Amino acid sequence: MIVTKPDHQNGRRLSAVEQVVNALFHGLINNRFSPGQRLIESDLTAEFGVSRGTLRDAFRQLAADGLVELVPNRGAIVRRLSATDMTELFQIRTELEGLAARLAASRMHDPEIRRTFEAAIEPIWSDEPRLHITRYIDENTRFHEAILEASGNRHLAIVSRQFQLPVIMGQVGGLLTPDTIDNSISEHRALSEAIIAQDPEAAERIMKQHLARARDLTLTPTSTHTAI
Amino acid sequence: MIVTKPDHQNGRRLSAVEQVVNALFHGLINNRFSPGQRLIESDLTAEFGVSRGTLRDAFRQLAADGLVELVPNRGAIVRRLSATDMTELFQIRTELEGLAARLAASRMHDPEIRRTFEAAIEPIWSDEPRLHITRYIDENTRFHEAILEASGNRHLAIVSRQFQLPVIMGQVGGLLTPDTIDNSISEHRALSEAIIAQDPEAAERIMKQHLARARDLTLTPTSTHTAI
DNA sequence: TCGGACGATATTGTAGGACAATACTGACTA
DNA sequence: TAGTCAGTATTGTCCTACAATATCGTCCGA
Repeated sequence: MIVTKPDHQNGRRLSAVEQVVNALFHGLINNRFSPGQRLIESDLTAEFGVSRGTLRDAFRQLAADGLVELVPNRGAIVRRLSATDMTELFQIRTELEGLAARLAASRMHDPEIRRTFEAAIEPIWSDEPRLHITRYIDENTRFHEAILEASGNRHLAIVSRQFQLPVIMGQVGGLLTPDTIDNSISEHRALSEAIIAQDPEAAERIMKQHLARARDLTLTPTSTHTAI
Repeated sequence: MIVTKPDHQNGRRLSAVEQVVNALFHGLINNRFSPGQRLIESDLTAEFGVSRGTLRDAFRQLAADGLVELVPNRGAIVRRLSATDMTELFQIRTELEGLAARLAASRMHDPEIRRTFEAAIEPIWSDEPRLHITRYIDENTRFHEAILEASGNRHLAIVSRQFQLPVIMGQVGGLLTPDTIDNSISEHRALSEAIIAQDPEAAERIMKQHLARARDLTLTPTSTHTAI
């Protein structure tokens, strides 16, 4: 395939499928493709210089992460999330990440785990204003992933991706203002403190509140949110 | 492809991929393939009479349901679940189905929904002894699916599949005795009553207890359970 | 005997072409 | 205007071929 950047990670060269998944992923996050849009195989095989089989593999992977939808005889379609979908996804995510926060807190007695966790979430303590929204989205994603990691339940981390990614696609479209970011940061800090203080109940409660607020934000009709 | 049985469902003819998925699925459930076993593409394409591309599509679908694992350059491997895996999966499943039970109970005021639910779970009230284990596994699966359905959260029903199927594979290996089946049935009944009585908290609590017991059963070292 | 290097074989990864099945589009007709 | 129908676009499936990688047995030296 046509490799524009030296696409590799920790030694192993990425397979063609993985590279295509990455490229499409970024296209989806950056709104290059818009919700409901069909992803035409012949266009994309030409663009990436891969075979149809490879591309279709990539589609399946993106479908598993909830970013596209595979419709028989119509191919891959960029997922469009209705308000109902959003509500449902947040309901699930709240349970999963609530569990993660609880588990993480209950494992902080292990100094090794605590050190790893503290290192991973360190950026949240910075007082610098978050000027770049995409950068903050990144910080946010890493924070939530750190908790999932600290939960010690590997399957939990994997399945949660399915419920984070589609929402991220929506967030890029706006609705993150300096205000809401500040709010989010202080919630992250409170949550971290509860986890480090080994208080599972508080951690779970704060996480659930945090996600409830995020959900309300996402569903607010005033946002420029275009329902992806 | 070679069609042995008239493989079709509700009018629409099943695609080749779907038929292969079905065939492999039954092979996995019935222990024709054992945990850790590699599924060799050339063997299976010959057996099913489909192309490698079709077979690989089927592998991806099974991987999404958690029945096989895709390892780079080694292909599809029948998933082997360790005790740790089992614990992790049950932890997640407990949260998801706990949520489902709670939501289902809170929607029983709608007569349409309640009628559908009651019809779906009707078999649990039968006093006939459950002689065929596979039949009971089926009844059990339907019961849990009825609750997921009644929850009204479609995504919840979909994601929960990922955490039910691998465990079902394990259950077939034994560990379901008349005793445990009786116990399970009475728990199902209590759970149903809580849901129909529109008591979300009780429903959630009973569901979580029910799954905790199932987990203990699965993890008991005395079982002939071969850790898939 | 043991363990490592090496080559042969098996298997998967990817490309590309072909055709059938299905969906989509626009012109034509009643 | 609405419905029909043919032409086109697109996806579903199969096939073949070769490259990349893993696996396994054999040989050699310590």
